[in-house]
Amino acid sequence: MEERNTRQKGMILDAVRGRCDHPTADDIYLELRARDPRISRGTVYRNLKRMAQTGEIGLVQTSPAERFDLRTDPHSHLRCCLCGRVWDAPVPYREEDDRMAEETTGFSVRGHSTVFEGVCADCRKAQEG
Amino acid sequence: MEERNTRQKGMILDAVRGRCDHPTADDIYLELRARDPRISRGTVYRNLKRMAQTGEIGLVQTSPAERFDLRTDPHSHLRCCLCGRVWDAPVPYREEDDRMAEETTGFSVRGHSTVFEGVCADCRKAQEG
DNA sequence: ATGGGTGCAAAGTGTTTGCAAGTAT
DNA sequence: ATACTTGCAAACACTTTGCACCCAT
Repeated sequence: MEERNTRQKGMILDAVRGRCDHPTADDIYLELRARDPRISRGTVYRNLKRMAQTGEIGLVQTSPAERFDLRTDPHSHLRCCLCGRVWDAPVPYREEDDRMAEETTGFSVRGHSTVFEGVCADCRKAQEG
Repeated sequence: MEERNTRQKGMILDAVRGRCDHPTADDIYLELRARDPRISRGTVYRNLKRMAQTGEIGLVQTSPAERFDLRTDPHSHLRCCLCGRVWDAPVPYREEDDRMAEETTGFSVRGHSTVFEGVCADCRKAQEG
């Protein structure tokens, strides 16, 4: 009936809040397993999913694996096609677009996600010079 | 050395161009299999991926399965969280945001994808009334 | 003590791939 | 004839889930 505070939940939330590189669930799992070899992948996935649903942490829909975010306010992201890393994008999030999207569609819009795709500085350097 | 025109490629491209509901790879596979029981899933996935890479068709990054698009110009999408269906969004695509995203990041940005999330008219009706 | 949470392993999804046979050029 | 493409099935990557035991309340 009530949500319980387990050691694992605390570790998982701390891990997400401790990094600003938009880690995948497996990134978090591997980090925690190094400290506590008993923690299970299922627990990490389960809790990250719930925390994202309740809004305790942010979620970035990326491929091939989704990523988690210490930030919980809506904002855009930048993803490198080559290395797959994700950063925050210095582009404003426009709430008015959500209203525009509702206008002629009959949708009830709860928000949008914008991901810029390109090649990051490191990968450009590595590519040629 | 050269790309060959096979019967399968033609069927796949026609199938994508014949529907405006942003089908998944499996949607296309099932449609084609009904007409030609020998076509293989691998062939459909392989060709859709290549056609999206070359720009012959569009790609919509959605979860859990990516979707394909007869339109090849950049534009936003609207996705229903409940039924998963995808539509075009009546919201302009802003190319100037791509330049803004490059400004302080060192990225070479090739474009962005925006997906609005919400509940479609049908699902809202089904939900309560 | 109760019932939500965990660990484990198996199952699920969506997608990719190795390879022998087929076919467009 | 050549080598790109297909069909098939196995492999993959990411994620979810069933279940017995555990532990926060």
